[in-house]
Amino acid sequence: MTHRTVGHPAGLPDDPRASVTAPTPECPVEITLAALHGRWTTLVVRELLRGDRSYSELRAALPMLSDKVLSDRLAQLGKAGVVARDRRPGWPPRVRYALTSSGHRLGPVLQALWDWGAEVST
Amino acid sequence: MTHRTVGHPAGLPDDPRASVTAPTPECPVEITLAALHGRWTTLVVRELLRGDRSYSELRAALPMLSDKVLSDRLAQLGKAGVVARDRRPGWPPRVRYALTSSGHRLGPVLQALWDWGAEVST
DNA sequence: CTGAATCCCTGCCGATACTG
DNA sequence: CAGTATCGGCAGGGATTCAG
Repeated sequence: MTHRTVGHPAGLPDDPRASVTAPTPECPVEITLAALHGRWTTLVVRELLRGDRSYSELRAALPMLSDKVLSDRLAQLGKAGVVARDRRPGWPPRVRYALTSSGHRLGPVLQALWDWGAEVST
Repeated sequence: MTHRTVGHPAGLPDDPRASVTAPTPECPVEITLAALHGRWTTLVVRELLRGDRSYSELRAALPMLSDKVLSDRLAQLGKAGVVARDRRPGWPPRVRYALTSSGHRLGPVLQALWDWGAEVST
């Protein structure tokens, strides 16, 4: 565990953004939650944590996920800098989705989310 | 950091729930995201990480937060086992909200969310 | 002081159909 | 194969009002 500054009992950052009094897109916590926001998002990330995938492979891995939501999620994760698209030339179209370096750094974040949820559910 | 099993490159848990193919309330990640779900939720938790608060103190600390959403959030966090209500006898009614032990354990979770968002926003 | 009830509006997401 | 277009149902959340 990291060092804890007196006056920040829970290890909250000593950063002006830690004092905002309303939800704002500049808050780092909001940035992360926005990247992970929405149904299916964490499952898509989990799938990509296991390796790069094509669109069809993602659909096959998550059969109940509709085309619309999958492309929504991939666009959202792309804009958030989590996922990169690799379009290869030729026919039929072949596109690979892979996590960026930022995307890989979501691993510990998901781990933290998992750990808390696992402990409270026991 | 915890030990990483081969075949789980990102440190994903070796747990059957890590293989679900659809969003489910039993998934620990979903449990945590459900607890933190919704606008204002993390700000309420942050406020309580600094110490217990009354209803009015929370309203004063988060002036743009409406009564409806505040009581929604306190109920949500109560059901999630994050926040405990302490109602004291007498008049006028005095109620204190405080984090449970589970609630305090959200500190590292918010820290992880903060760290990722802070790094990608640089 | 501490909330709950209501109203309404917006945005999410699921299903279906269609395109390069 | 890899998506986009469109529509409809439903839940989230803001403002206001009322209650214990």
